[in-house]
Amino acid sequence: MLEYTAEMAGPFSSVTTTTTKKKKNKNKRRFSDEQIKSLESMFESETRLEPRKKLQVAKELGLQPRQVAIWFQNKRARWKSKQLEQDYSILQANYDNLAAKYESLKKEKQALVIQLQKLNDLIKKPKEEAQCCRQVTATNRNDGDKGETTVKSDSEGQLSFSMGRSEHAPGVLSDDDSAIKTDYFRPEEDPNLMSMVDPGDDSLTSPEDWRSFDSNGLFDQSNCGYPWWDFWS
DNA sequence: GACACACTGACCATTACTTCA
DNA sequence: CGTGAAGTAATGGTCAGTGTG
Repeated sequence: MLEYTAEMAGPFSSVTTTTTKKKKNKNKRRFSDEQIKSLESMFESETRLEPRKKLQVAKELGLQPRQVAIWFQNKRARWKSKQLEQDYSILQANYDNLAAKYESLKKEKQALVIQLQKLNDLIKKPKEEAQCCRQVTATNRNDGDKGETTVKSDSEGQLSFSMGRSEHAPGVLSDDDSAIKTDYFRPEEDPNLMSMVDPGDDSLTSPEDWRSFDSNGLFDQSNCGYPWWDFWS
């Protein structure tokens, strides 16, 4: 590296030569390590120099005050872009974190929907059995009406449900009864129930889950001034 | 006090040059 | 040795703040 001497840092007329309309600084030299070190340490304490201090620094380092001012200008610009890069990587990390969380919740939701569907299928079974075995169940019409839901296992190990309901006539499951039952457990036809598993709905997870998610204040609206979701719009 | 003008300093985008792989 | 990329000193344009007539 070329050493930058005090002579090199002389007046601008000696550093630049006006050949064309646009000035070309033919003898541009980098500042010495010593000068850079000194300027860096000053920049750490204050990113802006007062005019008086600038003159003093220029004198100490053998530079033109204009050169010191320009160095601070460029330094501020470099510092700003570096800061921007850092902010970007923080945002990127937070986004990746959020995306992973979203994927995991999506899977969890899918599993729950499948589970719900299976339960729904199980609920439908007793209805079919009730239709083909009406006569048999008629003999037991007074059994099991305790206002409770019971689960029974048949000889083949299949589960079957029955719901005792005190507000209805006791006894066998009528067509109406079973219709009511399946209505209770038919999420695809129940907007309220379906809203719980709607892909666009986050209500499946507790708000605490989201609150506990540490975004390092990324989406703190008091900082941004606009909702975080606008970030992607 | 209101206005126009000149001066100054800061910021920004860009250029010109140096250094290095 | 030539070359492209990265780093950086410097330039030029613009704008805001301030002083002055």
